[in-house]
Amino acid sequence: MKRQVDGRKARGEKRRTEIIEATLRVIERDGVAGVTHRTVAAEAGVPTTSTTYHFATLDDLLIATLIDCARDMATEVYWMIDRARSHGRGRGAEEIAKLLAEALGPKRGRTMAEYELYLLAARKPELRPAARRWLDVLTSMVRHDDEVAFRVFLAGIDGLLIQGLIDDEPPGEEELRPVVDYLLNPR
Amino acid sequence: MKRQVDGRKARGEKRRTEIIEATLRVIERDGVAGVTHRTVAAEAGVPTTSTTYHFATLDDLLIATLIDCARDMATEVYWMIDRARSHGRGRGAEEIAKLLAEALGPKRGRTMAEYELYLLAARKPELRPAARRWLDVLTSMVRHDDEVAFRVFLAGIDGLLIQGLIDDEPPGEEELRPVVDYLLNPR
DNA sequence: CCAATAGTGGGACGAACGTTCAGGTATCTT
DNA sequence: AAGATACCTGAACGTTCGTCCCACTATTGG
Repeated sequence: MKRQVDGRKARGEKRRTEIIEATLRVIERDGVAGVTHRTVAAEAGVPTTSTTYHFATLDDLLIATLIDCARDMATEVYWMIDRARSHGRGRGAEEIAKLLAEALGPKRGRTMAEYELYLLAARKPELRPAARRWLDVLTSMVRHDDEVAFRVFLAGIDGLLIQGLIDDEPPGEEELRPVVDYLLNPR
Repeated sequence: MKRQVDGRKARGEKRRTEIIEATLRVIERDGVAGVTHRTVAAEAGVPTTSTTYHFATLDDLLIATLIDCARDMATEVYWMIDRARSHGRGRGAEEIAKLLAEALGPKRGRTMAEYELYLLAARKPELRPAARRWLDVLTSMVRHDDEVAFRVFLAGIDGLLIQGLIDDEPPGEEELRPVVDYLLNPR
């Protein structure tokens, strides 16, 4: 990928990111199954061949989207944990419960998209490094004596999100809070 | 579905279950994305039109597969918990860690299939009752004073499985044991 | 025994798919 | 200015998809 000296994006870069963002929107709306060169191109408002030019195959497009998505996820979870730590014990659970309720409510499509990409990475080895990166970022920021507890915490968050996705009406903040509280400070 | 008085399966029942089992095998091998009338029919060794006869649409086929799969999952997790309880504290974690290692090792394809169907249920409301049923079975067998702890336990199991699916070499029993132990008996 | 019905199977249709190709346009290098 | 390179796009190829149609066979109910 060629870049200009002044740091501005190279010519094709802009449209490339447009296509990636359009892909994520398609996945949020119709799932990974709905991703085709044509649907993505239509969503991005570009001709069909433009997606095949920038991404030789559909897998390349999904890999790029996963990488883009994983970066956002990592920073989001990072700040979630940071906020939860800066607050007191009870307040921390409150913060996290609020974010989970958002992920299952207004941002439900996005949450589904993330887990679909995650599961796609389980099946396609070439996607795994990108999927694993955000987990690595998180585990790298934990003190070593907390390692087991932190792994349980992350696993619990994943489980709560996935289970919440199949509820007809997603669990609210108040319903999530005691569970998150237990997850942070088990008795 | 018509049945004979003596309880034996009706005529078309046998081929119907064959198709469902073939569908699950296809999902284990190629994912939900690989499920088409033709691939399922080929896997089952029946003509293509046979799948469209017994299942009007592909969604119907996936629903039937999910229901079939959910029943197996529920009984499996039920016995897992039962065994973990009958053993002592430490031995219980050992039992569960062993089952998780199996689910991520030899039965990895099956585990992926289950979570793909689970995520499909998140997107298609008509699949949700089937996906929720096995969760309901499990939550119904827990004492009420344990409710929060049990929800955290189930969420933790889900999270551990999903995170284990994107590892190049799945975590072994000994690696899982301390985490499961913490999940069962947090400190 | 004989209609009625459920199950079976081959073939084909239109639609959507991934991908290719040739030709066009903008930008960069020298 | 001019050649090289990157970028863009309309049209089309062959394939696979879901689904439909019709003829055929086995089973069932009366």
